[in-house]
Amino acid sequence: MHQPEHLKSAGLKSTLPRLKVLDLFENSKERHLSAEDVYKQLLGSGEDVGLATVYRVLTQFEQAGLLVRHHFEGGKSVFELNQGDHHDHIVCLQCNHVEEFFDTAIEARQEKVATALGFAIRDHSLHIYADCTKKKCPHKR
Amino acid sequence: MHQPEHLKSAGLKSTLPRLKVLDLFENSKERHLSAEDVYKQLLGSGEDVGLATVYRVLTQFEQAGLLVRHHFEGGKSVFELNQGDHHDHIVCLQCNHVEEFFDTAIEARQEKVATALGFAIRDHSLHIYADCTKKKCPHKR
DNA sequence: TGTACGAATGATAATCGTTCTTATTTGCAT
DNA sequence: ATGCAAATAAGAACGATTATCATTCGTACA
Repeated sequence: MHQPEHLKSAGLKSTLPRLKVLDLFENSKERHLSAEDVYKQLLGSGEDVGLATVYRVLTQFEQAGLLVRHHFEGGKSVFELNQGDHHDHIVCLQCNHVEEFFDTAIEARQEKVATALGFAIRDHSLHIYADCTKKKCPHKR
Repeated sequence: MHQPEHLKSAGLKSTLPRLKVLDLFENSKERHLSAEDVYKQLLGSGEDVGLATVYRVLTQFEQAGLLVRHHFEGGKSVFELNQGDHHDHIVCLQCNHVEEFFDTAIEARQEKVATALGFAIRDHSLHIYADCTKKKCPHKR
């Protein structure tokens, strides 16, 4: 575990709240967490952080490139660890579990389309909302 | 112009506010409008509608299938006329203009990916955020 | 063509996610 | 240790959206 270095190199002091939040993302079961999720989990672990701090830290981590922010439907931001690999998301409509995928063909076509229309892609998001087809949705809510 | 029939068949009384909103979408320059956009334009045209009514009507129209709602970055919902044709969006980072596109290959790959992962697509959204590469961004803000 | 009744409206309060403010505390270089 | 800038917690403030509720409007029917 070398979190303090992560923070250092991002120009951020290694404070308790920041270490806790980073630790949560690295050790939590769910990769994708909202500010509220983070806040509640920290409170549940007996940590005494403020909600405002959670929002501040998440935004700083996003800017530092440690986290990636996603805007799924439902109006709240969701964050995940930035591990360098871009990917898109399938959101299970039954349990809200988020599955990741990456498709070279889709990425390539996006570039092609954008170029053809006279745009240079800066960012993009592909969200698929779907029903799990397995008998019992395996992802517990 | 057969708007009242549209409303009728959707089980909605043809009231003044609803007719005005529908008319706006059918005759406005911009296809993509937020609730605030609609509200301001109606006020500007001398109409006396309440913001709450605008939100209510937009949601009803969405449920009736007359409008489609999009969640672009920025936290506010944007609506457009539902003309049956699904398409994705490129949002110009300079002027916020929204360009539409449709790519069969992308659509097909999405189906393939989802099926492979055990999901049945219910809905999806692909948003590309990009810089306009033309000398002068042609879309006035 | 008037009327009654339920649906729709507008004003405003309430809610939700998020950001701002400010007084206090903390990390860390000296 | 100690001082100071940076970070924090609490709560106010904010923007988008939804809920409440008394009043008004559409429309089926007499």
